[in-house]
Amino acid sequence: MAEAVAGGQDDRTAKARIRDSAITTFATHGVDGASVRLIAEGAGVSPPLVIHHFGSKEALRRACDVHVAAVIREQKRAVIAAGAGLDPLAALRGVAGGLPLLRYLARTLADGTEEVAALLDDLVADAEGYLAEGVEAGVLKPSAYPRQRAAVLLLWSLGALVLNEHVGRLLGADLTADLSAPEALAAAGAYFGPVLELFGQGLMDEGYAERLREGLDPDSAAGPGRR
Amino acid sequence: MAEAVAGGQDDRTAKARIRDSAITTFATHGVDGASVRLIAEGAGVSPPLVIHHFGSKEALRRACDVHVAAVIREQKRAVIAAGAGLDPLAALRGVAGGLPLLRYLARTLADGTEEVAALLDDLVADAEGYLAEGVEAGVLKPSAYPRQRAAVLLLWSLGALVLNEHVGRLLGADLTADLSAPEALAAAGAYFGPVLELFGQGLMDEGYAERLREGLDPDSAAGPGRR
DNA sequence: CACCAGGATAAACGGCCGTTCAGGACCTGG
DNA sequence: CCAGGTCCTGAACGGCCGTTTATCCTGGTG
Repeated sequence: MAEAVAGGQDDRTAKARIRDSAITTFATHGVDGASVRLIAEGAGVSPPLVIHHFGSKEALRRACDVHVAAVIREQKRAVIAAGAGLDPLAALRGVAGGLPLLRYLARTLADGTEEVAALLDDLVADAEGYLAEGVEAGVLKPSAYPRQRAAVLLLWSLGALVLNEHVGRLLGADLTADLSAPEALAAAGAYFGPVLELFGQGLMDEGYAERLREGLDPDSAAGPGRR
Repeated sequence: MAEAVAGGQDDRTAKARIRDSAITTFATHGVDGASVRLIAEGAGVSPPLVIHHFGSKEALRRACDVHVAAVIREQKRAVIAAGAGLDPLAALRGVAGGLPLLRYLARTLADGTEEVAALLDDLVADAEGYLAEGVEAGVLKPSAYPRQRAAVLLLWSLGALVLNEHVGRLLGADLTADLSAPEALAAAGAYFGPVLELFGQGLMDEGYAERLREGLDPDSAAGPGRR
């Protein structure tokens, strides 16, 4: 049933055109707002052909999830081979045609389908590996909760992506832009600058953070931000 | 089918019941997925009454935005009077009836209506104030970009809220739970623990972070993760 | 040639949607 | 008693939705 996604050369077939149109249309209008007729128009085909090739709109959406996850995994492998970075989404930026996938991901991450959940689990596992390497190399600090720290960092990264519109309004940065363009990279610095500052020096005095962390114990009922 | 939310007494006016039902229904099914008929059923009224009181579904959604923003602003004032914390959402947790608002916010933050955008701008300004106070008190470290740092911290916080489902799967914590319950607070520690560790000690060696920050300059094209 | 498998389409169907319409119950003041 | 408002409802309308049906076109195979 699954054709070879990795080949990618025959993106001229109607089925691939429909899938790509669906990804961008879902990203633009949301899954509910993107009608089959709109997707078909974007692919230059008739609405019934969409159903003919994918069975239903829901199945088409699942196919998009699978495709996006496959591309991300493939690109991640390529990036790993070239030397990994910290940004788990670097794999998609700058890749030809990767930006619509990034926007699709931003739009559908909150819905939580099975496929993107599995993808996130993978990304967390990868991130934990990167972080361990960084710790071993001495550039990253060790953690008492390595897996949870990897998850938190990934969730922050993806959360900012989901809220990209607000990132743009508040900071002027577009996280779904191609960062190989110098001006886009400079704009993204309004986000990555403070992030790297936080990553470097932290936010709080360590003793203060430690005291807050002890407050998470249930016996002491002083959670963060309570009287 | 009349259903009883917390409280039991439906002495609220029908308009308020419709608005509250809309908030929870929007939060559960999404704005597109929540039909007027479903909202009306949740409020124990007929569908036309929803339109009669609010004019249209879109106007009802705007009324929900306004109401949520008003409640958050009001609760924030109360929390400030009692001594502010760092968590910008602490205002909503533990407040009677605040949890549905939190879930509504998580569901609609990504859509970016005018009202929630204005609310976010307010929250950033407040956060900047809190951070400045913390710096002055010596518990927080100063920043070269105070406003941007406040925005980043708020975006991380809200991003985790939007991805609450993934937070639950990856860490077992529910950020939309009432953290005054000890077990919920303990579970939330799986998120807040690593967060406070990151806030305390940072993530990277400071020199390494500084070098990465310099890499944001356009001339040096070494973004994180290149081919 | 006949044949037919499959890509592609126009037309149409049933269903749910947001909304409108035409009133019914119920109070309040005369 | 009636008049007039307010709150509320059942029925219905038009429209868009995802999907089905029936049909055409095209090219490869015997």
